Formats: sequence, structure tokens, C-alpha cells
Amino acid sequence: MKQDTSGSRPTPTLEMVAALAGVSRATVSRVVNDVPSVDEDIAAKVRQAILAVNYTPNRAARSLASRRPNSVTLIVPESTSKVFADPFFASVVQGVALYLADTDYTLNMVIASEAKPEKTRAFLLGGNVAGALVVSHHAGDRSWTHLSDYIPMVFAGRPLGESASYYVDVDNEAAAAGATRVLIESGRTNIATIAGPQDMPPGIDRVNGWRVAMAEAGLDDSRVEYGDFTLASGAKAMRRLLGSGKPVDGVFVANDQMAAGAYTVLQERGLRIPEDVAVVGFDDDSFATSVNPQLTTVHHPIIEMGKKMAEILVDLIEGKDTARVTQIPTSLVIRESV
Amino acid sequence: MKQDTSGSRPTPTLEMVAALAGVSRATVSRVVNDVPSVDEDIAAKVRQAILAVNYTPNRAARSLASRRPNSVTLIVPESTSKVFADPFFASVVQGVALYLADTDYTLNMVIASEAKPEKTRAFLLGGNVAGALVVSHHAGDRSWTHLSDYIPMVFAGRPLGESASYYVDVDNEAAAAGATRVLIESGRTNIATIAGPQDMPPGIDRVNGWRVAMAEAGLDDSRVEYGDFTLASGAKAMRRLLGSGKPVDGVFVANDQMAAGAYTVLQERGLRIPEDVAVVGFDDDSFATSVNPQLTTVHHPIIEMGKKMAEILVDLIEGKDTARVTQIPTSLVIRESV
DNA sequence: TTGAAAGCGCTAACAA
DNA sequence: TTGTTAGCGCTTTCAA
Repeated sequence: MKQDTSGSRPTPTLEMVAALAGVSRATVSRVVNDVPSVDEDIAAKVRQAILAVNYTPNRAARSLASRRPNSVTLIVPESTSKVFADPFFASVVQGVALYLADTDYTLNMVIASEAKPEKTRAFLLGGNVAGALVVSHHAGDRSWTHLSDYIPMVFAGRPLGESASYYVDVDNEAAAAGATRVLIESGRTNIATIAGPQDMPPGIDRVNGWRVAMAEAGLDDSRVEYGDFTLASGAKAMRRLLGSGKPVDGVFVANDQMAAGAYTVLQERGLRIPEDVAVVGFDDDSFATSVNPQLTTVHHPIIEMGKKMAEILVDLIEGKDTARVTQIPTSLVIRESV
Repeated sequence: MKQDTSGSRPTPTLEMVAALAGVSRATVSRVVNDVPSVDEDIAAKVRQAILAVNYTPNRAARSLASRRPNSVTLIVPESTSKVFADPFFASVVQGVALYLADTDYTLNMVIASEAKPEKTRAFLLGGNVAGALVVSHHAGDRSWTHLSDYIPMVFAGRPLGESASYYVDVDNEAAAAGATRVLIESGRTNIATIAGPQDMPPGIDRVNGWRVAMAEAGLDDSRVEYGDFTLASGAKAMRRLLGSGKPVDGVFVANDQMAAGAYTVLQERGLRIPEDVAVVGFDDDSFATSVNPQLTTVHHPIIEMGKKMAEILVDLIEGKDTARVTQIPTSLVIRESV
């Protein structure tokens, strides 16, 4: 870093702008905060002065004087952050950051250590933060729910069980049903599913969606094998499906990673996709396109989720009332696997 | 959020603690800031009062009064954030956050839009931030380097070309050479490499490491095919290697994802790993263990990188002098592919 | 519509 | 070793 030699002026303050524009600090403050009652000529002069001295408001002073924090916190439970490659996390953060960029709120992040939650609690409740977002990999994790009583909080994903908190999610069940219908409409009749863990909402909702579509078509909805959302578990589940002796000509897989696992098994047995068995995935992550033939899947708009979470949080902070649950629409991406 | 009904007291202030402990605010401030010159009995009394009223310092006030910002910013170039599944990013953030958790600095994040960089610039230079970290996927991206003249900055990864900035990285070349030696020591003699893009430092350095090891063993170092670090590109490169007619009994692949791609080709040709061809990867990410047989690879300590970056940044902020380049050690993870 | 003045909660000389 | 005092840079009544 360069030394702060000689005459390098201090960071410009409101005061300096006021002096240059020939008005009071209060007026400058009003201009900066877009208070309508300012004479347009004066406002223009002030804005010019702001540009001239290259003024940026001091956030700490602003927050102190206005008695309201200007940052929101993203809480990442330590367990989540341990999941090494977590595209979900990165994309939610991206969406959140993109939304907040257009507001006056700054985004800060904490890793919430399960060991000493008081630290995080104190930080959040100490009046330093306007609200918080929780991105937990296990969408069932609600250890922070109780803080909703004190500051605005928004969660990613439907909670397991009842909850009075705000959250945004996709309609996993409806999307899964839609994906299954693609299989059905392609003429497949022996359709199985590789489901996710039944202790997290996406795992539960996605099989249910499959069941709904199967039932409405009058097809057998008993062919389900479970995985844990990893590639390896998808391969194992596919092996079990194939080993059962019953025919399979279509599979709805609860996420793309497991679908990629299923691909390996299908292909090592010489089964063609989609001719012999059609596959539909869920998430539309990097696995969907890195696989051959490319996977038809449900697009999970993670960045949008992040944006929506931030939007709802800001609304909450500003006292607007909003719905507790927000579902963002998914879409089906038709590629080559059906 | 619960209503702020009736007698709910305001956030406790220094003043309240002082009153309760029967001392001046200055003394409380000293205790909070661990100033040594405080009488231990008084300090104890103060600490008790702090607990009693559940006091948390107001960060804005602190920052304002001390005239120094208490947050550091993580800059994520928009192009990086577009990389959907970026485990690298998530892990660096994790390391950074873990380190900062034990300091008084708060971590905030901005997505730096390439469209309007002035916004980010203004934020960073407005005196609101003590320092910044840059995590760019393309380690060559140095569009923020010039800010180093004004605030402390630390980058992830060796820059392309010269640079006067601070950065932390692994010694890609040495690590690649080490990985290649494992292949050599296992008795392989026809060793190829699948290299990464030659416009980013890791791509360059890793082939060079391979060359070093090959040369020192007196082996032919001409068998190189290039990929772009994706799984698909690794598969293609492997296909080219196999199609060349020359024998291959070992491959050093510049990252695990491409190694996974190479696996698929090897296995579809009926070649056994490691019996027919041994493979060593680089990164030790989730691909390394999701593949069968599990991949022997170089462990890239990303979280450690994040921690180190934060550590160096804090040192810089506090005026300690530190080395411009910091290399963190890698290790070889021996699994089943050699 | 504008300005004067009183703080926001804290730190940091300076004095005692 | 402790307290007094004067701000940090801004917002926000209140009066004009």
C-alpha cells in the first residue's frame, strides 16, 4: 500500500460538500437521502459539489445517527460450509449480493459455529444488523428460527415441520410431477424414481411429485430407490433398480448428480439413453450438461431464490408485510435424455 | 417479527454498563478493549456489569469514534460468480470467514459488476472498509490491483505476469512435479499429461511441473493434451491421447474434474486403472472420491488459502509487514489410481 | 424550504 | 489508574 504522504486530503465529509455548495449540512444530507422537499436548483448545486469533492457517505456515521443498521447478515451454519463443493450456497449468495447491490444495505457473512452459537447470537442481536438470511444445506436446519422474534430473518427452503418463519423455495412437488409427466408423455410406462433422503424437504417433496404424476396416469408408483444426492448413491440406486428384474424404461432422478451416477450404470450395461431408458433430473446444475447425452431436467433458479430472499428481507426490515412463504417458479429444460 | 411491546428495554449501551458498575464510560471502554492499565478488581466489576445487562458494543459507534473501519470486503468479480458450481469460491470464503471470526473484523461481500466498477471503487475507497480480498476464478484477473495503492488488498492465486500485489497460492509447479514422480516411481515410463488452459497460472504451472519431473527422470515430455478444466474436456483429451497410437501407462491430469473425464474414456475402452494406466489428479475435490477407483491426487488446501489471505490482510491493515507472496504447502493423497 | 443544534454510542487525548 | 471532555460524520427534530 502506498504511503499517505504529504498533502493527501482526508476523506471528504458532508461538511466539505456543504461548504463548497454554500448550504448547511442538513441540506446536503437531504439531497443525499433524496428528501423531496429540496429546491431543485439547490439540489443540483449540491450534487455538483458532491461530484467535485468525490464524496462518499460514511456508513458508520450514517448508521449511528439514524439509529438503524445498514447491513444484513448471511448466516452459514458451519455444517453447511463443510460441504466442500456446494454450488447451491455460492449461487444463493450471488443472488443475495446482486439484489442488495441496488439497496443501501451491505451484505456480511458469518459462519455460525455450532460450538459457540452465542457469539453469532450476540452479533445478530447486538443491534449491528438489520436482518439475517439463513442458507443451510440441510433445509431442515432451523436452529436459528427463534431469532425471528428479534430481527427479520428469511430462510432458504421449506422447513421440516411447522415453522413461523419466512422462507423462499421452489415448489419441489409440482416441479417433480411436471418432470415425471415428460417421461409419461414420451410413452414410457415402467417409470421408476431415484429419490433423495427422506429427512429433508426436497427429498420428500420430489418423490411425492413423482407419485402424484404416476397416480394420475394410472401407473405403478412403487418403484422407488433412495440415494443421498451424491453421484455414487445415484449409481447404486440405479443398480438396484436394474437388478430387481422388473423392466425400467424411464427414471425420474431427484437431482442431477444422482442422475449422472445413474448414467454410468446404464451405460456400463450397454443401455442407451433415451432409447432404452429415458432419464429426467432435477436442479439443472453443471452435471446436467457435462453428461452425455445431455440431461433433461428441472431448472432450479437458485440465483433467483437468493434475490427473492434478499428482497423479502428488505421488505421485512422496512416494515412492509409480505407472505411467509414464497415459491419461485421452475421450468423444464428439455435436452436429450428423454 | 415480534412487536416491540411495552417495557422492552433499548439495546444496552456503554453508559448503562458504566452506571451499573459505578465507573466512567472511559473505564468500561478500556475493559472492553483490553487496555492493560485497568485495575483488576474494577475490571472484574465491569465485566460483571457487561454480562448483567448483556452488553454488545455498537460497531458503528466504535468505528466512527476510532476513525477506522471494522470490516473487510471480499470482492467477487461478476464473471467469477457466474461460474455456477464453484467449490473454489465457497471454500475460500469459508476460510476467510473462519479466520475473521476471531478478529474484530466483519466480512462483507460485493459482487463487482464489470459494467459499473465505479460503484465498487467508491465503496472501497469511501473509507468504509479496512481492506479487501479478491477471489477471482481466473487467477489472471487483476482489474482491482490498482486499488492496492489505497487500501490493503490480498489476492487469491498467482497473477499472470508481474504484479506488485500481495497474493497467496500453492506452489503448483512443485506439487505437479511431486505428483508426476509418484507415477514415475511406480515404474511407468509412458507418461502423458492432460494440462489446463495455458492462459491461467495453474494451467501453466502444472504442466511445467510435469515437465520438470519427466526431464529429471530422462523421460519423454512431449505427450501433452490440453483441456479447460471441465470433465468433458478431460474425456476428450484422454481420447486424443489414446488415439495417437503411442502407448500410455500413466497420466498426470491437471485437475480432478478432468481426471474424472479421463476415467470415463479409459473405462469405456476396457482399460484398467491403475493396472493398465495409472492416473494422478490435482485438487482433491469431490471428484477425487466420487470416482472408482478413488483418485490419487494433490490436496489443494483451499480453506487454508482463505485463512491465510485473511491473516495477511489483517496484518497489512495493522501495519505489520508481510511477504508479498505466500505459498501454502500441498500434500499428496495416495488413493487407488496408481 | 432551509438552517441551527442536539445528539447517536463510542474512543482518545488530556488532566487529575 | 481513572475521569472529564471533546469530538467521529451524520441524521433529525425544531424553528425560522
